[in-house]
Amino acid sequence: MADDGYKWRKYGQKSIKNSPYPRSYYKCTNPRCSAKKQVERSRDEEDIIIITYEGLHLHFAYPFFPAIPDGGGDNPPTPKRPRTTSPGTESGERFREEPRPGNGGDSDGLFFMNAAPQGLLEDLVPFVVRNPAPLLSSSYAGDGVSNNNSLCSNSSSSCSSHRSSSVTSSPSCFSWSPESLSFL
DNA sequence: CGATTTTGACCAGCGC
DNA sequence: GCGCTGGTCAAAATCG
Repeated sequence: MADDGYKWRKYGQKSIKNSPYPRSYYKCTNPRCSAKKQVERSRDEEDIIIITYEGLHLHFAYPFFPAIPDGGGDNPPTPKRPRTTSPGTESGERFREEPRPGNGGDSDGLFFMNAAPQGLLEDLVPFVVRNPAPLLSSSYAGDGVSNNNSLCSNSSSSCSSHRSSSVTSSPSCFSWSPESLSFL
């Protein structure tokens, strides 16, 4: 499973109706952070893992790059980035992860490792959206934001994932494939 | 020994 | 009101 730069603690697992695979529930280990995520395996294609994020991280991602010579040196000391926009602090985005069959492994986290210096999850995801890789698509979902905010609106079209149809039931999805992250 | 995972129980929302 | 389903809690087990 993908490491997105944050530490998660599993707090539950439930078998879901119409799905042969259980859904796992994770909370961010940071006590001041209410971010959650749900991880389930796609019913149609077991290679696809559906990760649903809920809430926003109130802290930076865990530093995969301990020392980033950005010159400014402004990364660690600023604990929280002021969120001037996005009135809904509660948002969720949904993305599907397609582990490379037979490979998976180490490269899963590389993408988020690279994005980790950006810190907050809401900063991280738009980064993905603004730089859509061919097999990359994403969108926000959830209660906090309007459905029209779906960055991957019409998963049938803009979502280039070849399995996009499998999750069209959800108005939003955020899928990425480690293969598409080969630019790292 | 602390952190994390596992797992059954509990609770709330929803449809009938 | 009842049952089903999904989400969360919390104690026990496991791991490093």
